[in-house]
Amino acid sequence: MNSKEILQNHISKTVSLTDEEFEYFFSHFKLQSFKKGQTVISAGDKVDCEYFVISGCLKAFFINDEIKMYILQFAMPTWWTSDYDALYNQTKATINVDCITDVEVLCLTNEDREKLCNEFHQIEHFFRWRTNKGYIASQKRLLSLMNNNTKKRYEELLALYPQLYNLVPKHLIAAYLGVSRETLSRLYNSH
Amino acid sequence: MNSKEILQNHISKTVSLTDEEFEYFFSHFKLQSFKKGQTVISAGDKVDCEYFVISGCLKAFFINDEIKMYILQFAMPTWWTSDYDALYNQTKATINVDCITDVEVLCLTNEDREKLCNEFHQIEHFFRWRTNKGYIASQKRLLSLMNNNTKKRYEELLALYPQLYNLVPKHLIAAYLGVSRETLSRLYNSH
DNA sequence: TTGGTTACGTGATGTAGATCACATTCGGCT
DNA sequence: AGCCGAATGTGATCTACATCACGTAACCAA
Repeated sequence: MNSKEILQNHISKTVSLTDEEFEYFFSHFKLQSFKKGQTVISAGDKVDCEYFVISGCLKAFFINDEIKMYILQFAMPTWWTSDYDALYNQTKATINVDCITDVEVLCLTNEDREKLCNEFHQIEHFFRWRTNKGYIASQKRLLSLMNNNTKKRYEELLALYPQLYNLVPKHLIAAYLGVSRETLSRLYNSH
Repeated sequence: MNSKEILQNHISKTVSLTDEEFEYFFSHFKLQSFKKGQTVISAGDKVDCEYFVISGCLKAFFINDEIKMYILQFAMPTWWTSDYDALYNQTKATINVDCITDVEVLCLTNEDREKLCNEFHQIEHFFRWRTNKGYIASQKRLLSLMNNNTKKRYEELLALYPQLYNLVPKHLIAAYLGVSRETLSRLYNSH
């Protein structure tokens, strides 16, 4: 599947667009490739786009005091990622996004998204649902963080995304769970 | 201001509806009153509505093993609350919502929201933006939970919602911060 | 008024996980 | 191949916070 088909397939799960409508929608996206380790968004930058992942894996993360990293999201194919706070409120990025593997993404500017939402009710509907799902997932993670210990959160994460185990280094999984790499290492090596 | 004006004022910050449109929109809401301590949503129940707060304060919370309570949200006037996971996915509630004070809310059923979103592009736009803001706030809270210690989170919470300090008992603030009431007590009584 | 429930303070102790330190292994690069 | 930096494992120690236990004060409802 090429990037257009992947996006079309993704969108069609929520709304139905005619081929012409989708063609028009798709014309606003720009395909971009990044190498492993490359930076997509740096804290402090202006943020213009959101990114729909075609292939590879990215991380969206926050760095505290230049020392500790906390991962907000691993972005896998068909996921969307950006610094949404900065994007919607037109402020400087506070989080970073970079590539864990080689990556292909479709970029959509904030301006184009709003234009498309305005022009097509169905597209606005799609974006409402997408954000809804993100909101619900975020609430669940919040609860899990407060309610579960590290071990349970680790098992939860791997149950949800088994492919992560082989794809991303363990210190990044620790940074997602919000624990030190040492603690995570002890956790799955004990018993 | 009556409930209609409060809602109209709230909506108009994001979209502009004609008076007739708003009238039609408003006709789908039902005003409900609750007494302090009353339950609005119980875990296990079917969830039909979301709630727009007119007056008073509610809490949306999760109870683990019948023992520990974690508060996801304090809902103040002009805030929306529900178990959105259960509401959108038509599953049984996993969180509870009840009243910290006497409360007045406007209820909107899931069905009516979807109908309204479908009928009026502008209303869909409004709900997209509302969820957006919720998503961004939720991400920020996630980061704060991972990155900041209890004291900092406590100060952050009071800076954001000073009215909470006098409105809600401190053990509920502890349940929002994700710490024990003892720890919170020691925290603001030391030095 | 009184008795009971809820909120809150505070000491003593236990523990999950952070931090520091160092060893080992792996993976990419020349 | 051989080197270097990144990723990982593991012990020792430290610390924030939980938990348990108990006491006091505030707020009701009969």
